[in-house]
Amino acid sequence: MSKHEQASHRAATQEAAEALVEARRLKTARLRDKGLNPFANDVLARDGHAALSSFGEVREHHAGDRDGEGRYLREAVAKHSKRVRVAGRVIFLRSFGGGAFVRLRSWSKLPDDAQTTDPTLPSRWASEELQLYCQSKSSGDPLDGGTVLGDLGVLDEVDLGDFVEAEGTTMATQKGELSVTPDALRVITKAHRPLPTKTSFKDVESRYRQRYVDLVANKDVASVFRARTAIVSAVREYLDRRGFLEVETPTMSRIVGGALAKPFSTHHNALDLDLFLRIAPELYLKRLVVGGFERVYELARCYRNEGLSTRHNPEFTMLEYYQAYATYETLMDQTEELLRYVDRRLEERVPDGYQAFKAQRSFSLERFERLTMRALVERALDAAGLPPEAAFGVGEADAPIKEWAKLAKARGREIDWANFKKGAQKCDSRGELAFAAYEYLAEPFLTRDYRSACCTKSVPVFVIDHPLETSPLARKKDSDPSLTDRFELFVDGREICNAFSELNDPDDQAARFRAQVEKKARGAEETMDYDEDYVRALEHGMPPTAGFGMGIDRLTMILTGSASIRDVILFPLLRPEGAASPGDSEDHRG
RNA sequence: GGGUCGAUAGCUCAGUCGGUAGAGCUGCGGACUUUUAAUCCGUAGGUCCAGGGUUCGAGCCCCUGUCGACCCA
Repeated sequence: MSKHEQASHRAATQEAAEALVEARRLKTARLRDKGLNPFANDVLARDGHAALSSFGEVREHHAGDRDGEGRYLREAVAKHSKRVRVAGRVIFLRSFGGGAFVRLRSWSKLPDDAQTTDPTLPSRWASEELQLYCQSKSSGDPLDGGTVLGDLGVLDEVDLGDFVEAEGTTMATQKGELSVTPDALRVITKAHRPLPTKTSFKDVESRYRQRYVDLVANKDVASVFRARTAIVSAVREYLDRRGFLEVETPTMSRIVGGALAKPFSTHHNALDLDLFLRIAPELYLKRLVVGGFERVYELARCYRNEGLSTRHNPEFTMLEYYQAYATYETLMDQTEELLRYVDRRLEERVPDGYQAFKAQRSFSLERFERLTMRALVERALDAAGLPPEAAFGVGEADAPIKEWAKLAKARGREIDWANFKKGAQKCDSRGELAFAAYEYLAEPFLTRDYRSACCTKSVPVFVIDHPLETSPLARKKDSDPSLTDRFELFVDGREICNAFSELNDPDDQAARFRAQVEKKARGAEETMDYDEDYVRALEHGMPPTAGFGMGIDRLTMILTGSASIRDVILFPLLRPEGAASPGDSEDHRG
């Protein structure tokens, strides 16, 4: 479809939607004709009326008026009945005979000034719903600039999605639902576009493009993003309490470093300087350790110029922290503690969503495995019934891969021999080969092979002691200089952490950078640049330090049971709306 | 990059053997004085993703393309 054709198709679709919008605009005009402001902004400013009550407050007031099943007792509510003024978005509207039910949604509870000094509050976030029961026989004083609800006339101009303000008394319906029966009601913001219907809003692309609709229409979506906030906030708490200093380091840099990935480039005009967006904050944070910030962290937005997938978004958030006088083993203990802490806080702060998240999890955080990469490969060979040479000899021209595939029987078909062989042939060191063997023989089977005692859940696995060649910033192992003091943590088969004792020998670091540069010269795409200033920093002396990185997006995916990274990023990168692909312009047609 | 599935009303989806385009919800009009996906009556709403082909006839079959989702790399 050409841009032209797409545009005209969009126009036709919009025209159809426009009819619904037009009907709502007419209501806005009618409200104005009656002297009412459909976009009122004096909700809090008016004198002579009760302060706006949050739904949580209303509910709290009647906390004792419920029966054993949580229904509100009519008599009890009537006895404690309270005059309230509430506001919220109309998410449900039903009129019948001389009455109408209007369900409002609003923020559950906001702390008052006294509570804002209490560091433990607010302990949770949620929106709540509260029902209005409007009756034509009600009467009362009009809201300033509002309308007496005598004949329910104003409800004619109310649509799903509007924001309204109502004043009235609390009551319970026959079915035991706490409600407010208003004597006055007014529209404070008219919505010109309709919300999706109750059959919901499922089209994935539309959901990502119009997240503002998604969040209103799909309740569990909102709870995933509250979970994300709870997770980030718990990570901060954990580190802050241990004396870590949160910092911000540059996202634009002349040098690509700290990880192996393709960067975005940009340009600074005044200095006429080509810059890269950071792929990791690592090298700046370690400079700070040199400078004496012995416990330091950053929740760093990083940018990698690679493809989109359910596990990759070009911008994503990474936690990195560095701790002096610690080793990667200290960090393994801390990682277990951190994950359990975050999970506990998640349960406390998003209690409703948490039950659903937990039900979806196929892993448990009760026990963590720790295994060297070598042991994992040995065990994998053993489990598949393969000889040891299968791990290292796969790249040889005469490798008997067909025989091995036959030997591996049960899992043989799942081992990706073709790519394993291709990968092995690209390796130019034994260390890289060892990593390839791990990647193809062991990693795909982590969730299957390492399970909790009850066998229904997988356990997180720390993979430790990576080969030197695949870890250019990690410290060599004292007992075996071909390996490094490093671990990666896999939860539910997905890598979420990467950590190591840091290389602080400046000459060793310079040599590793040179090896990366040579590799790039040989045509490798994902390498690090030589960072002279970083080497100079190390020459000033960095204390023995352990460093830790964790993908916040992936952590959120794992803890909330989300299948795609786009479900945990509010506004994921998408192809521009209605854009043709690069190869498809009018120029190529006719 | 490879594979699988999909695109039909504002939303969610049916569409039989190739024979005049369907439902529910939403919208609009009406009935109903405590509803919980209310119910009932009426009414409006479509460039069936685009282009080409086969055919007397294509939403349906074939080809090409676009976009999306999922799986694999």
